Amino acid sequence: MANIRDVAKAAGVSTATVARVLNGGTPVSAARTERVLRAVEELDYVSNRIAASLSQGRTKLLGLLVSDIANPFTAQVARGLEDEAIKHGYQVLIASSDFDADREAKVLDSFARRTVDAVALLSSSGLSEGVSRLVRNQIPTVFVDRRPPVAASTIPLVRTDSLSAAREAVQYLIDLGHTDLGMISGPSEMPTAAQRLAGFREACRGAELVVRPECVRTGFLGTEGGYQAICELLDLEVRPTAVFSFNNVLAIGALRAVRERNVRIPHDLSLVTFDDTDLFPFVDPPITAIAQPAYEIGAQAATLLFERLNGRQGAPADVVLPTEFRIRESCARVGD
Amino acid sequence: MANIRDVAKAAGVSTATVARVLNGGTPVSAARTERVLRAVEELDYVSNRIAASLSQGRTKLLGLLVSDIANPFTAQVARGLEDEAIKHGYQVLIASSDFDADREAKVLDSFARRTVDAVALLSSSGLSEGVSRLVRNQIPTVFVDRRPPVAASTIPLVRTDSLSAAREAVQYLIDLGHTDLGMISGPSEMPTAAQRLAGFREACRGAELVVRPECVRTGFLGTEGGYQAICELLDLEVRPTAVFSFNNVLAIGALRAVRERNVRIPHDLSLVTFDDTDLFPFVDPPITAIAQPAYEIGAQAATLLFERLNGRQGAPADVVLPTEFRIRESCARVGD
DNA sequence: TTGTACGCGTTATCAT
DNA sequence: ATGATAACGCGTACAA
Repeated sequence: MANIRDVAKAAGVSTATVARVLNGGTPVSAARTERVLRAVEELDYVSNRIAASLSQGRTKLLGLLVSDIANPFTAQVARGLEDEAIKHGYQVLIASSDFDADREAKVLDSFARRTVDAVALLSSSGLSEGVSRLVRNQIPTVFVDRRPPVAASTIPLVRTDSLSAAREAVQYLIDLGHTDLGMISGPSEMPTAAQRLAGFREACRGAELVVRPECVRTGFLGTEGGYQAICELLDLEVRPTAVFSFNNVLAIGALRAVRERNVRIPHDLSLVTFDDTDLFPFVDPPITAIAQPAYEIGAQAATLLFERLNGRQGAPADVVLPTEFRIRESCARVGD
Repeated sequence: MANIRDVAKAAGVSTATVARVLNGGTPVSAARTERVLRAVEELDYVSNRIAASLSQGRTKLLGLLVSDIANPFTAQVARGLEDEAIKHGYQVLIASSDFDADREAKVLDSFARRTVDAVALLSSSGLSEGVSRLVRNQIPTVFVDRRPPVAASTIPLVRTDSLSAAREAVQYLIDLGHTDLGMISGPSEMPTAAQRLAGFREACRGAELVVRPECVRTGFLGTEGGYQAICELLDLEVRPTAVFSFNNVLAIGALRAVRERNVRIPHDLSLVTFDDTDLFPFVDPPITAIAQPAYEIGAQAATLLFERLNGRQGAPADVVLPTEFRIRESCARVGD
């Protein structure tokens, strides 16, 4: 592998001149430019980005930590982030933790070691130690979707309004005449889980409905969690007539159980879920869902990071994007 | 940001000793170890991975180029690759090209600049220039799912047998009595598209069925492509009675058109597609699909790369993984 | 066991 | 416009 000195030697110029030709900016005489380019061609030279990074103190990489890249919401966020990054000449280093705290810690550790210029965090657990190191190391950071429980609030957050979106969805169920509601919630440490549950409760309280404690089940993340949670609901002596699911993954697990037990949606059970999917319109029946602008969320997160990278301090205010409630056919009016 | 020299000074030792304490391997006296660790703690020191990479000549990063991370197949491949990478102490740098040749070229360029130690390629277009540079730069590389048209065959490929899987699926349609078949194919430059089309034709030829030229439509990638392709099929004077789709994304587009036009599956039209999805079992009707072991494919790709990185040369033989044909309810026997 | 000093490949500064 | 050279921060021979 040829390096810049080999090129300089072959072209009979200094390394500085080679760099100038390659990186533009400062002018170089046509003759030398010519010779340098020829040497580059002959030696098949490409500059070493690691060396450049060390020299410049930046890697032109954005770090994105996610818990599960296979989640459609996450994937869209990643795309939004990446598209925005590209515009700024950056690439995205995606790492998924698979909900494993150890893995998360390791990733954050590596991020803190200057392997990326800025970081977007879309992950589940505590993170506190790793995040505070990012802060101490002055690495611009942004939370996506949710702020981990104990995390510094000096870090901005790009999200939707989980609470009111949940409330709206549950209100819809109430308007349909449902009085006995259930929820498949997420881990209580997850802020979005807490918020969606709060929205659920608020709507019920507003309608003076009592939520039976046994009707709120916490599912582990992953389709398995949804499966199990709804099974518990279906096993109740008195089943709720409508269920609100924390997210699309849990909803998919719920669908599996519902299918297995021949429960008919929406006749026997109404279902609403957070997070829409390409295929929800085609499910039997089409699933009513709260859609988040995932791509936009990712793009906004990137925008925030680049503002920080470009020195514009700006108040680290949270960005809240609107959700869209997509009514389809998974909910029935009571009595129908 | 403290560096190794600051730590050395604070601990009253040499930088070499600090490195030895931190990286293990060579023994250091207990007393000095103690002092170093204390200094690290106090200064909040973390080593700079960029500098380490430059010094060691490796980044501990695996590069993965994909055309669309939001494709479920792709996401699973990424997970398999990443899980395997983690085991070897590596992280994965995922870049998506969004089917844009320019973006692909740029990513490969950056990979060739030693930003990663090895590369897995799961992307669409030519790639030829960028790939040959990887080869010239001796960066271990592996193709996933498909080998680009003009690419060097010294690079191993991890894939499934598209041709026979397609043949099997189409044979299933034929066994159901269908004699007029259509296909929503992918871009002809895509090897997998060519292979799946070939499998389609082989099965038809074997049953002495003629495939009407107008029954093979090439869809642009993305749901839009599937939508348009099937519309063309549905607009035919004589519609085929069964359709084979190149992949799940195109199939989703097809579902949209089918729904809009009130075409009933499987009564009016039978549908089979390559690539399964979490939700296909719950679609109305459940979609019959060819499942690829995406996670395994990713893991195998990583394994191949690590073998190369660890010097084991090994014949660069292709790895072919088995598919699974999942029969559900989107295909009807002719006459039913 | 420990320290010194050099190399990694680039960029940037400072003369010229 | 051009060249010499000092960083950048770490790992690691080599010497002690």
